[in-house]
Amino acid sequence: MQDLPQPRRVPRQARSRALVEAILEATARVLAERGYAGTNTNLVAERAGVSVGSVYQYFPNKDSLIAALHERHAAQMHAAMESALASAHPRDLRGYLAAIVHAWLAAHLIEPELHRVLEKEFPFLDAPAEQSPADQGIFLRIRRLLEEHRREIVPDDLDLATWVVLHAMESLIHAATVAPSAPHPAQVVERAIVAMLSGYLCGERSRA
Amino acid sequence: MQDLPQPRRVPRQARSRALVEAILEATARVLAERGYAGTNTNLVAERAGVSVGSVYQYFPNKDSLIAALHERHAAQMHAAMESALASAHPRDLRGYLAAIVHAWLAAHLIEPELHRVLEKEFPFLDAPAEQSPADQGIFLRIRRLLEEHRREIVPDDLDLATWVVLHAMESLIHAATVAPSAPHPAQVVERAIVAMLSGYLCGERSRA
Amino acid sequence: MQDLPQPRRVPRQARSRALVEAILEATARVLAERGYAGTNTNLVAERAGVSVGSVYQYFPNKDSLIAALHERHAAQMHAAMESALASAHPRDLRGYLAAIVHAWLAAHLIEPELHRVLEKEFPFLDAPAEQSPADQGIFLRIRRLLEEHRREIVPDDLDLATWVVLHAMESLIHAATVAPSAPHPAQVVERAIVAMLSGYLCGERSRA
Amino acid sequence: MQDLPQPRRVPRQARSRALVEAILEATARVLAERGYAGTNTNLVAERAGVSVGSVYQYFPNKDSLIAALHERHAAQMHAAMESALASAHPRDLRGYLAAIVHAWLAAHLIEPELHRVLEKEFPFLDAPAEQSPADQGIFLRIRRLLEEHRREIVPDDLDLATWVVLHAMESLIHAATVAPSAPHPAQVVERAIVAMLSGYLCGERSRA
DNA sequence: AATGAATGAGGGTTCATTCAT
DNA sequence: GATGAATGAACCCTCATTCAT
Repeated sequence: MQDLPQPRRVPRQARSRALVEAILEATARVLAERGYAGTNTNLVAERAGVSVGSVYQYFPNKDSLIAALHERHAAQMHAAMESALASAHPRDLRGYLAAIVHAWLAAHLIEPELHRVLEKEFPFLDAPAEQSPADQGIFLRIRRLLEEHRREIVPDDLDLATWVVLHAMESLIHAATVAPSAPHPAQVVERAIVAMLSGYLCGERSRA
Repeated sequence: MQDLPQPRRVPRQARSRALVEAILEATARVLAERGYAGTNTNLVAERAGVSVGSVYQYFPNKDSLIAALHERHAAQMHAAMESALASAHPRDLRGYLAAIVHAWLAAHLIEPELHRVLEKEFPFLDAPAEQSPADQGIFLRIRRLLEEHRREIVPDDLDLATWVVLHAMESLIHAATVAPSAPHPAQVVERAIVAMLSGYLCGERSRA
Repeated sequence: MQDLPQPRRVPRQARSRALVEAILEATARVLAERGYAGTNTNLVAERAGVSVGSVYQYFPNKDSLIAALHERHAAQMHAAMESALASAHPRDLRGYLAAIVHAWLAAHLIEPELHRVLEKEFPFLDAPAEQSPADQGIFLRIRRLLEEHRREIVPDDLDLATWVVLHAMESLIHAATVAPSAPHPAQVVERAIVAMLSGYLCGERSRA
Repeated sequence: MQDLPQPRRVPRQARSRALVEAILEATARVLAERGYAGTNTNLVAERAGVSVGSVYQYFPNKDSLIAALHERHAAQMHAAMESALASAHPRDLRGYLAAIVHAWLAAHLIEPELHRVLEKEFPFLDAPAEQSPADQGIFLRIRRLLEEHRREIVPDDLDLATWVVLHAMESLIHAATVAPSAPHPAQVVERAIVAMLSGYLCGERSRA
């Protein structure tokens, strides 16, 4: 349970990578369908079309599957953010925030069940989310964004501001995305989140 | 796992209520110490100084224990909010929000482990948080607060605004409260949250 | 694996004791039939007419079953020795040794397979055989016997002599008893063992 | 498990022999360190710097590894005995016995853990110890020794006497050698064993 | 109502063995 | 021959739940 997010052996061959991918995919499906408690390694293996032994060849235990999934998700969000920031050319910080929120919301709308479960079931693992490389990358990228727009920003403590922005964004996106408690259309939520963030950062009038 | 969060029988006698209280208290302790996966009914019963049979007298299954705990927590937060709102007499909405955030942060600082677990481990149960009476009460109370200050508020859709405010508040309070990822002192976080919320609602300048 | 020979709970009720007895009996049978590797807790439970859970109610793990069996065996041997010494009234030490050897050989002839397995499979457990109360009792009883006959005995170091006598006796009895390698009838072996022991203890020329 | 202690193919090439040797050496180390239950073919292969497949090239299954180790040990003991008998030129049988006991004790003191495990974990395999060529060789050599000294010996049945001598010797040497239950220094034990054996074989009064 | 011994399905994990490369 | 990834049967143990007392 300690520090198991590392695969037992780094897969180098294409085959290994495909295997790992299949296993993670299966884990995601099972997790989304049945939740943490309902997920078991034998089922994952079966769904992945692989033997249990193979699962344990690459993942030291059940929890590491979820940790890997979480990391993969974070990496995807990181990539989505980078790509959104690269392709958008807005005038101000608000535009950048809007691009990120839009990209992330879109990403979460694809497999909401999985994201819900990922978000919620992950905390079993002792690895704090912030520890993960991709999570750190996301944090640092947003912090850089704020730095680059420091003149537009009211709060002094950029670490605090990044932390606040990140948590607010994530929690609202998740809440907006998770099935039963998502009473508002994505577009509306998107605008509200951006309004909130820029209201906090820039202290200007927003309009949701 | 489906829809059994209701106690089998509503305890009327004082003894029963004490029993239920002891069981919930034990559940909270065990949950805080060992997480969902490490929590089991036999241990809860033992810690409560009660037999397993008695646990099943009042709770149909393991998950209902956590559901009840969650409900209790929500009720406590509801009460804390009401009391904060009643004793505070601020000039504007921002002051009310500050009172709520302060009260909730204080409440969460008492038993952060339990709250973390409650927050994170709860989603197993399919009952969406909004379903719970106390959660609904909280939602409605905040909505009423916004209504009472409609003139100060920029967003039109009060349902949406309530939803946004509630989720942002909760997620930041939890993040600020959970041990490893809580890098900022409560006081600072408190101010930041209030700045964010009033920035969103009132669109005026805030200072974190 | 540390110090698990203690039952989880001391059985007080008659029913518990019967259960424990049934489990040990089943363990003995399975162990004798299939050896350590072939013995598994589910099979033991089934043979005992009990659920696996019940096995684990009284024994913390598989190895503790074997440890308990070993202890039981040692206790039986202790009792057999005491009874043999009590009912025999020989003139000399040799006669006492003969009584012990006779009693033990007889006991081992009843369930040779079990004894073989007990003898051989036990060392997995880290508890050295000498640690066990019954084993200690046996050692001390023989040592007392030697003390009482010190005048007949050549070796000076009674601890050493006891140790030698005990190991020689046990190993020859086991060898004589285990099926395939037991080429000599018990009676003959019995006489040989006694000859050997008294040759060692009483033989004029030996110098230990 | 039945009768597969024979290597699949007798290694003729030097390379093969080195491989087999490396595998056996690794088996010995692993067995000594972790006991039978903790020994597994994959680990043995790794320790031997060889692939599992290669292990199975020369050994049909796990147990055959231990059987081979046992045989190797027996062969070493046989050789040690021959060499001890060859280099010693005592006056009487007692001297020869002393030479053997001394040589064996010395050999066992080198790697006591391995010998303990070899002795104790071997019985899984159904091959009775007597079946093994080296064991037979040892038996026959001792028998011949007794024959050569028949005039000094009291017992009539030389087969029985050999059997008794061998078992008594072995068990005491092992007991003296195994760590926790070895309370007496080797030298003292050596003398005691010799005293016992010559007391049995040569003692006037004994009658087997 | 309370007890807690008993149940037994289920799950995580290991490891002897195989076989395609 | 050698490799080692893949297999999957098997096993130890847990724990939610029941029910006789």
